[in-house]
Amino acid sequence: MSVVTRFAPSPTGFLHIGGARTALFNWLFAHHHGGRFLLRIEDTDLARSTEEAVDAIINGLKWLDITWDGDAVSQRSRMERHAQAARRLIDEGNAYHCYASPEELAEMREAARREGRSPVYDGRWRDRSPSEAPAGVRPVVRLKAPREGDTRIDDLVQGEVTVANRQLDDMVLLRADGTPTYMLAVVVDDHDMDITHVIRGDDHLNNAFRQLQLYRALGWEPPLFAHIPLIHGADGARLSKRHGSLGIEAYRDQGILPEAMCNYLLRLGWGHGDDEIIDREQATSWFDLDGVGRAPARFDVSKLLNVNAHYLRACDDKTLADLVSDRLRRSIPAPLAPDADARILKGMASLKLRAKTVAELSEMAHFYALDRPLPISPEAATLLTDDTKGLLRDLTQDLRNHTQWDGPSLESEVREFAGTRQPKARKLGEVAQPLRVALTGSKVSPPIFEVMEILGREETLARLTDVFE
RNA sequence: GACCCCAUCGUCUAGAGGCCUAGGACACCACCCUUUCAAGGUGGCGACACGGGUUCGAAUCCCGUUGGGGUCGCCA
Repeated sequence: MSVVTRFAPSPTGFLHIGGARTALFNWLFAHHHGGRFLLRIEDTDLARSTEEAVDAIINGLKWLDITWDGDAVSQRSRMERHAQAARRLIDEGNAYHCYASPEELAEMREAARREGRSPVYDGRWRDRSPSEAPAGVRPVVRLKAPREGDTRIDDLVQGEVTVANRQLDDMVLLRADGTPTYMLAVVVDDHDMDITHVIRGDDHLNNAFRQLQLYRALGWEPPLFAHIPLIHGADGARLSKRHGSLGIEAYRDQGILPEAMCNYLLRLGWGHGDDEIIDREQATSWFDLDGVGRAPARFDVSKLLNVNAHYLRACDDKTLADLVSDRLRRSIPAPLAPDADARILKGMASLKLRAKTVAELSEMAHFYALDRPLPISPEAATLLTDDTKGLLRDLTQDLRNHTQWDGPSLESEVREFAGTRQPKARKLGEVAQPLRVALTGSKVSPPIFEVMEILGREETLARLTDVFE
């Protein structure tokens, strides 16, 4: 039997970190076993599901390169099939109509709580004759669940978990308006889609028992379950918007690379020895459920950033340069310098060693993209004194006679200038820092002689002249 | 409250009875390198929640305590 997994988000918001990891694990597991990975949108909650959320989820998955086989299935489109399954259960005596009012239900729960019992429905309509039905009340359909014994699941991550059936009540299958509940829909869809492994957050662990009962009532072979721990925020509490747990696209906007995000997510709750940097191919061959931990993991931005820095360094210059040029065009109101793209590309190799995100990279590439006159940051401007401006004037004069314009030759030229052509010998740093300020507008930049080479003779001289004139 | 799950450095984890005076990574600190910032290199700080068992021997097995998390909807 070939493996079939699925990711089944409800489109009530963006694709968040936890969902992305669940999707990744499902994808990896399916591909590891040469199986298929499906996508199903659980949009049965008509009130809360939105088209925007569907798009956000799909775009997020595409960005992460988590591809699904076949078309995404809309759960909503299958409502008739779900209802049909419920009707069959009624016909076979495994489900029944329940006319209990919301008030009755609330009372039941309250009473149970008072008496220290699990707050469950007491099954009062289980065996009553339909003739006793109150007039004018539309019933829900409930599963006639077993009342004795235990229900046990053999979870691939959590191990064997057992719960007493009296803790579980007769769950609602069809609402009073005839629409299917989540419990019914998931079971019917997973069965119809031939899902073999249900890998999902462990907030569903308790649902698994009820779903198992449903599978049995329907006479279907249940899938294998794997409930993975949830991701928590840095404070150990459940991840929420308050923690900056935004949609996955927010991380894209911050300049996280999708490969880095996947690598980070993979290592969150899963380990393979001491390995840290694991690409998709390697992950596919290594991934298995027994490597998944059982304790919730905390989301740690600094590690994400570190992994991202790694992927940034490994990424090819052209790809990054395009990303950066794009960002700069959007963030800088004035047109970029004519040579901006070429300079950014040439400078990328050393720029990318210094950044943790594409956003930072863009920040650092700023000075390559801008046209003259270059703005000088306030703290950098403090290095421009009468003394250093004089120094730069002399250096510029010197450089005008220098024709060979490459990093190494410029470096030896400037070293010589600093050491021997000044009234008193200067340390290289005394010249290099003001030079850096003049050429980049900042006290921090890639190696300054490399910058000179990339900027070119004319631009370098012009930027220098701007400073002391 | 009831039920279920979990528990190794601040964080992610390695560890499946002796290989553990507990390993790696991130973060942090120091030093080296150095024209700045990084990167890189070297070193440092730092954990088996607690208490009982079992065993010649326990981070690893069992029980309890504590702590954390999850679920208890005609939401998904």
